[in-house]
Amino acid sequence: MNRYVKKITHSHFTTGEFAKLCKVKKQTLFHYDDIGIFSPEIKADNGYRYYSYNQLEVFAVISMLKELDMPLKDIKSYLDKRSPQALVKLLEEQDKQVQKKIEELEWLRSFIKTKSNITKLGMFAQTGMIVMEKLEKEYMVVSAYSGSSTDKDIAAAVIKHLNYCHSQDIYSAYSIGGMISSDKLPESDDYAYDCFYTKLSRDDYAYCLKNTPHSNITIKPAGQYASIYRKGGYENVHLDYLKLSNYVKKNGLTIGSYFYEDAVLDELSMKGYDNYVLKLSVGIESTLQL
Amino acid sequence: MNRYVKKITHSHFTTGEFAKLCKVKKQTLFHYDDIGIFSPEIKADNGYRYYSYNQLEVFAVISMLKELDMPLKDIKSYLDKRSPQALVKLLEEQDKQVQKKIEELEWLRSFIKTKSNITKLGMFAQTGMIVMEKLEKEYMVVSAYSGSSTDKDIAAAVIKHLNYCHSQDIYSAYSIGGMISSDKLPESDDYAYDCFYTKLSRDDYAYCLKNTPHSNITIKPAGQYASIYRKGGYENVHLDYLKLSNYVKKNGLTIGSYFYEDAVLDELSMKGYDNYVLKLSVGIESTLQL
DNA sequence: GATAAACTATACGGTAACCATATAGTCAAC
DNA sequence: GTTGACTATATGGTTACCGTATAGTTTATC
Repeated sequence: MNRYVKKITHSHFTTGEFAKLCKVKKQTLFHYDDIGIFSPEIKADNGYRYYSYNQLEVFAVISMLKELDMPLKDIKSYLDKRSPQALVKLLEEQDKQVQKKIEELEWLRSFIKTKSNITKLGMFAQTGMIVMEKLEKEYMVVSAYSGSSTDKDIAAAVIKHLNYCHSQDIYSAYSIGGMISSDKLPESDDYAYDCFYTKLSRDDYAYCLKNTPHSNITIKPAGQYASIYRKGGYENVHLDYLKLSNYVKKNGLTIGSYFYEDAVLDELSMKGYDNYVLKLSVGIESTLQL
Repeated sequence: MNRYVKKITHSHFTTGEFAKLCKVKKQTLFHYDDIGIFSPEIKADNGYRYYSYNQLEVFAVISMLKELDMPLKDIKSYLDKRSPQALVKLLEEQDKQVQKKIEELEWLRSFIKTKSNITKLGMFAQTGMIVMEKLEKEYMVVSAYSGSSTDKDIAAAVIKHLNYCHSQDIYSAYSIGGMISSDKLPESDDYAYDCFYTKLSRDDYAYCLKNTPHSNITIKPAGQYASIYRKGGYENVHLDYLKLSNYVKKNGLTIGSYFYEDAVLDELSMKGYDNYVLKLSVGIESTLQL
């Protein structure tokens, strides 16, 4: 027996060696042996496990399938009735899965990028002062609003809007925003939005064009905007609307059709509504532009 | 209290509603509340949980981070000390992770494709008969072999070769193959390889050029080949080598420098060495080619 | 205003795929 | 023949939940 074992160690791997090659713990191999998914080619009389190099590939494929979230049970059931036909079928299914996963991750990257940009905007913004800026045009999904200014009505409308977005498979990195017609300037905290919107990234927009009714997609026009960033959430927001409006008047400019209200720092980077940073913007129609 | 609750239900989601929106089970929300990672905005006197729409985004990001294999502990520790700076840092880290993951998945797709093609080859191959075929050139990593024909020596060499491949970060979809110089035709099962090789896909090859010493990469030349597929593993392989050699002679063709031996159906689709399907090939130098 | 259907809560046990640790046997080398 | 590096099994713990049981609450209906 001793001689037999000596032979094996030169052509086979012990559990520790095999584990090192596969970059996993010995425990994993014990476990796989226990549940019968992957056992050593040879089990010596003393209980020692010996794996052959042919098994490396099998282990690699188990790892791969595991990586793709296939449960060990399913992997086992494939291996138990393996065949070229079954393998090709399995690979084709997995290929589809991988392709889908890549697409999801690519979407995720664009989400992360957008979110990061918004957050940086809020981080470096000077709050409490008006800035003039040239903004690109933006696409957004909108829901009209005709409710009151009570939290209850607003919440219900926001929920409805978000429900709509979800139903259209829209999960934007932008938080929900509100629009107010510029000819009914809020005189108190008791003001009502005309609609709620969700801004879309380029990718989101391209995706939306296929599914979402065009009537629900609006363009926030490119051009010159007067904006103000404010710390402190939604308390006394109307004062900043006034500030914006007065500034535009004082400088003899024509005000655009809508105020836009966006949260740039919200629950994700700040705890509690009172710490949110909002951005209010309004378009300026200068004589130089159409 | 009754009235208070009535108000809430119009501006907030119950656990069940919120779970449905997030496409998870109620249990998950209970769990998150228990471990303190994500709690409802309001907890009523009767113990009922009420979530606000602002929390939807937070939950979405928790899901996203979870998707990227971040443990709930770490997610909690971010949320506990959240800040715009921390968020941007987190997003940048995750972006790198996602990018890496996409690359890995793209590699996986090419692996799957190659493996699938090899398997189909073995599935549809006519075994036991010689076929003439025109083959593309192929790149491979090779290790010279000077050992005996004993299983022990072969296994040791194969292990060494695979170790080398791993050290170079090469994980090819091709199984290991063996080359035998055509001027020492195997007369019995007791034949010795001249070297072992691992074929590389285009992507693998591109990757290898950066790291692997050129001396270890060889080209299997394009051209005309005589091949034979055989069922039944490695028993009496030499008979098929003879068959190939005789065929070439009989047809007055000049034999190429090497025989190539590949497993096209192995442990992954067949259980046990005896069921493997091997492919033996040898180049034919016709007068038409250089 | 009573009752049933549909919800909510907590609690406890179970699952997958391991990991850590303890204890004991085995092997290889000096 | 003893030391150090391995091997084995066994047991309990971990994470992120899921299932089910039991009990209380709300809502719709008669």
